[in-house]
Amino acid sequence: MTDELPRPTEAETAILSVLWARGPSTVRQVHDALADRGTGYTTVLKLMQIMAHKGLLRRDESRRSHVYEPTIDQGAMQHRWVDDLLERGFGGSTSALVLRALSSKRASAAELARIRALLDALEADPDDGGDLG
Amino acid sequence: MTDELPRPTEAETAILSVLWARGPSTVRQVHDALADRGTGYTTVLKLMQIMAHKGLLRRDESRRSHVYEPTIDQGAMQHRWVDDLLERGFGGSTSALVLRALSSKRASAAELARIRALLDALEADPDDGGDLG
DNA sequence: CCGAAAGTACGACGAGCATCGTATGATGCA
DNA sequence: TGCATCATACGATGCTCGTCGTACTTTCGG
Repeated sequence: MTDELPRPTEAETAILSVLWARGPSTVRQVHDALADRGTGYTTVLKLMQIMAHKGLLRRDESRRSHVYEPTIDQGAMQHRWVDDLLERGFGGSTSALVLRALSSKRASAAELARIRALLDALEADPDDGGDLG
Repeated sequence: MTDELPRPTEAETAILSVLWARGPSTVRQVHDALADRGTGYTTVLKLMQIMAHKGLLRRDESRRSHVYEPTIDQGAMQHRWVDDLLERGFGGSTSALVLRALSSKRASAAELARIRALLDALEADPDDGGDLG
């Protein structure tokens, strides 16, 4: 069922990011967090209503100000995004994407270390999907 | 001005993929290559005209059947896509994206080796962007 | 030279996105 | 009680995307 979620649009992604960072929040809270974006309150409201309708958000109406939360966690969504980009732009080649990402922006030494560690884990135990937090 | 290229939409990306794979092509050739997609000929034509207008494609009108080619190579576009996804969905963290990509789909041993090699190159010479084919 | 075939140009359309204005309902305080 | 405040609901708008129909132009075989 989570599989049938539509891909969030750009504005929807911004809202999801706020909710992932803050946890369940009201429209007001999300709107405030998006202040730099300059979107009006009712715009955020409508977007979040639509997102709830699409199944991207779940809402708790027990309070006067409804509280929204994502129906999908950030990791799962990142998984979808990567699969999508892999499919659309890299012909399904994971290594091409990874190589491009590594050569795209300079990753910090700490980041490179983390990647190397995962590489080690993958080679040591090929069945391990490499669970992330 | 190549810097101001808009991001290609999904249908536009499909067309770009054909052109990257085939080299400069006519609308007819692209349409045929996209047969599985079922889009009409004039649809592909219009899309490619729009893409040329946007600056995504360049066209040679010296022949009756105009010949189109991308103004940006696949690697540069992949760079953009990765940067974009990095920004939108991963808070700019390259390692998060790479880790997600590696744990998303299982990469082959050969792919892992290529990634490790690039990692080595990056650590040996941090200023090297890691040029890809 | 003429008609069929194949090409380009272009307008229109339906759907979705992001946006907002406005109507309406609930809360709480002077 | 009544008014300001803050919430939701919802219609309308302007834009882009993907789609196609149709009109016009060029080419080529007979």
